[in-house]
Amino acid sequence: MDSFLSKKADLPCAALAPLVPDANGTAGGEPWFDLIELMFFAYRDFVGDADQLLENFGLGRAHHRVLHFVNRRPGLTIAELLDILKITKQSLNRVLKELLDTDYVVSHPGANDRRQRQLFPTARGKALALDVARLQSKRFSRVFAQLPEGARSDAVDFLLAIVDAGERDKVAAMVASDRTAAHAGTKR
Amino acid sequence: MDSFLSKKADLPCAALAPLVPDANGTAGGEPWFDLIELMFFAYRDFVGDADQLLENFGLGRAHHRVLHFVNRRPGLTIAELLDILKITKQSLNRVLKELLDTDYVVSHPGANDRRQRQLFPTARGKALALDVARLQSKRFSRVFAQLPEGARSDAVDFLLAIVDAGERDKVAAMVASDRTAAHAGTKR
DNA sequence: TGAAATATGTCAATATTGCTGACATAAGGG
DNA sequence: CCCTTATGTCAGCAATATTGACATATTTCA
Repeated sequence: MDSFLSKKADLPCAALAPLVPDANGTAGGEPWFDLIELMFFAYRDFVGDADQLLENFGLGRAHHRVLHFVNRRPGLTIAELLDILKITKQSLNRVLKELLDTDYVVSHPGANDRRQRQLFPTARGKALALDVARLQSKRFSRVFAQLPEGARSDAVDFLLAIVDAGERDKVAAMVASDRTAAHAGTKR
Repeated sequence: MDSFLSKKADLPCAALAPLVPDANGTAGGEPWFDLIELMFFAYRDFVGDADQLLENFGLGRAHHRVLHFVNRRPGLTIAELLDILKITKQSLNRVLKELLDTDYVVSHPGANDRRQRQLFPTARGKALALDVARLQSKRFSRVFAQLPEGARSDAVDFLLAIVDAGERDKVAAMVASDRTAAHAGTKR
């Protein structure tokens, strides 16, 4: 990491400016177009899996995100979900209502605080969430089958490092804890 | 890579089933929730940079994508852009028209085939595209400053491997070729 | 206990980005 | 000259997001 940064300090003149962006990102270095574009292409095809499967059920990407996190963290409250998705409660409410109406998710008054709603996947919801997750995992299986040994762990480190510093701990905790298997929160 | 796959072949009984999804993704293994969720969180924060900067200019994410690729590949035709973005020409046309009207992009009849339109960034367009790219590169600078030596190259490999197999060669070629500096296609 | 704060639900209006279908124009090619 | 291709455009619609305002139930605190 030292040599990574020292590349630029050693350079004698501006004409031989570093080929990487400065630490502050604003100066002479060429931006990293390759990574910027690969984020676009990789995400496009990654979410394409889910989109394609979900359209058979009349559900969109927004429904899937809600269902996914409810399935992963059974008992999640509305406020927690809003904090994860970073959308407004009005936006959430529209898709959540549809998931409740179509019996993919159920809500119960909070155990401690009855103002809260705790969300749980139904058996149907769990099945669908798992189907999509498996389809997406299939893509990752293909990915790591063609990459060297430590690639999976490196990928986790890379993606986590991209996340905003203020969110990183929260995200790391969520991603690490495997609540799905633990409390099988299927209700109704 | 051999040992990566052989982990599962060696297992004696179903109770000790592999902790990774099967190659076909449909069987007993737990899906890779961590990677699935990290893709969401990383992309959310990554594009957040661009969104925030662009809203000062009254431009949205769709405008940015068009401007970005026009800046990266000056002389791009409409058909090529549609193939990259995977949207309909009607969707493209709305945002492209706005970029033309507001002088971020210009179009000229194709050099060889005058039915085509070749798109070029204006000086203004180049400046904005570069501003956004530098902001996004700044995030990657922070990322690789906290990761070990080969992380940048590994990340490129990882993201490229996620892309649909049928698209991968095309994407790899685009990402590799650095046309931006080469033909400085600023017009008007 | 009663007032304030909190968690959620809901209504209305609007913006952005995508879609389908239909049709028009201009230019290349046999 | 006809057929195809590349693009432009109009109309309508759908999904997902936003802001602002207001209602309701419940908890907390003075």
